[in-house]
Amino acid sequence: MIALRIDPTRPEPLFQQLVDGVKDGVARGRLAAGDRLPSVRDLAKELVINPNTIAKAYRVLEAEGVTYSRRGAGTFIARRRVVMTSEERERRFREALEPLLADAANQGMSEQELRRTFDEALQRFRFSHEVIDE
Amino acid sequence: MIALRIDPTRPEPLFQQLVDGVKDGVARGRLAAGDRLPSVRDLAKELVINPNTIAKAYRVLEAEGVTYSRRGAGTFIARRRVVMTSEERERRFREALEPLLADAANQGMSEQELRRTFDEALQRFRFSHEVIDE
Amino acid sequence: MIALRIDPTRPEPLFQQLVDGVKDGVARGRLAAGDRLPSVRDLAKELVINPNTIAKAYRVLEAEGVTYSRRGAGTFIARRRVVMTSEERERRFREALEPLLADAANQGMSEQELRRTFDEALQRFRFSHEVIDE
Amino acid sequence: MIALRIDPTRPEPLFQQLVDGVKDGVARGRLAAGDRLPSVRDLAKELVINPNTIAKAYRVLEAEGVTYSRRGAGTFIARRRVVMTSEERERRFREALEPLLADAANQGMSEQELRRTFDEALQRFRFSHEVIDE
DNA sequence: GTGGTCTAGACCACA
DNA sequence: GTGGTCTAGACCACG
Repeated sequence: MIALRIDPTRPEPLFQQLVDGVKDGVARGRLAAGDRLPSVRDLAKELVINPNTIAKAYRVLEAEGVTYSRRGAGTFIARRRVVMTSEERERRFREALEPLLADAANQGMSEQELRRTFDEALQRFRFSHEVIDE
Repeated sequence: MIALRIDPTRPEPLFQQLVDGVKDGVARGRLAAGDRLPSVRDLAKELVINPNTIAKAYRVLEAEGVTYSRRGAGTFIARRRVVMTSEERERRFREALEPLLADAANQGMSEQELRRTFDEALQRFRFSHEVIDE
Repeated sequence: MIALRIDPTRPEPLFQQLVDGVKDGVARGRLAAGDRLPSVRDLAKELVINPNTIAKAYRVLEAEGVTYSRRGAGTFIARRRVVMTSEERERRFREALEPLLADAANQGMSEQELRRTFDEALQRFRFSHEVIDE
Repeated sequence: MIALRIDPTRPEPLFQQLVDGVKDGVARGRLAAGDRLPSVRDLAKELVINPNTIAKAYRVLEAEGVTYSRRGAGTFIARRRVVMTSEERERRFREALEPLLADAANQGMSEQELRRTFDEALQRFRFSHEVIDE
């Protein structure tokens, strides 16, 4: 079971932090296809937040295809499905990345500093090595 | 003069789009220290939005040190000043980057694909090469 | 709960008086990390000013890292975080201090008088004694 | 003759920077009673700013008793006149100082750091050593 | 009910 | 004419 954490002092909405946490768990290999997420009620009790917030996070995850739910059984991690073309996902990544780079540049970060930070972050995720066809 | 654009159909608030646009212009070298931004009223007229929205964007930019503004004179691009510690700015960059990487990994992007996209994006910005002296 | 007061006859903008009041409360220890500020609407009603003015003060406080706010929850005092270099914060303090000293000197204050007043004021605030770890 | 400098990138209004500059000159001993300030026109030309801005600064200085002007002759530094009681000037200094200390404390400055910066700044001004009676 | 965004419009300070 | 402050009020996102 994955330890989902939330930090109420961060600007991101709580439900978003949960969504990101699950995606992060999948991307780092801590969560695999078929793994069951805690029930809405249990997680709400554990994190001491409103169950509606958990429910919303699970709804978003399911809408994005990260999880699927079976009535009465719970919410599970879905098998990774590649739905975007490589152009599309590169474009999305680049568009999300650019404001970050602009900020970094304006705060005086050097190219070297950025590359190093990027490389370090990269090492902690699990990327596909070949085309996924399933 | 830079062409600031907004897209009211995007989820980002209008003022945020303006903030990002200016930061991007600075980070890419299209805007340099001392350059004058359009007046609040002119830009409001041009973009057909409320002047307060422009004013808010300019206020945020000033608070972040990207611009400075003077009553009676206008709003100008500030000289780049380093105010954050390198640890702080690296932390911020890393924390903003991680969800992007998680998403990318979940979409099946390979490490190589990510590196290439990152490198390409990097080339379009201007980073500091040495200590910035004011 | 802290008693935030404003004086519309003073030259400082209302939102600035609120910002200063909260910072003062934190620096004196009357407000601690996690404490909740009054809601925008409640405080607006109490002080009989426009809610937007309160919202602006809260926004400034958040931008400076003094508070954090979450929709649906409220505005809270943040844990103190060091983001500026010591050079930067010393420079800011010195630049703000100098005009005060010039005025004091021109009013005929003695060095002794200034030192005593400074020392007395200093005692009422809470300063960091060691590295702040988050 | 004193070198009055202005920095348009600073948030303080230009006329205020001029006022502060003259007060600073007096407090540091670079300007003495009877010294003549540049004419409005000359200074405006030298600093490349609007003569009205200079005129306003001189008006404020005269209103505060720092300078006096003689028709056709120019503006001169006045002899220092103590008009406030020691309680009054201490109160003013303290009230102006407190927000600075609050900010410093919130940015994690230590008491030692503050004292040192204060002491350093103090050394550059000329304070009265005895009661001024003239 | 909480804060956030945006519009509309008045008035002030600065250059 | 420039930006800054404040009011008034609508609508949205979050919990």
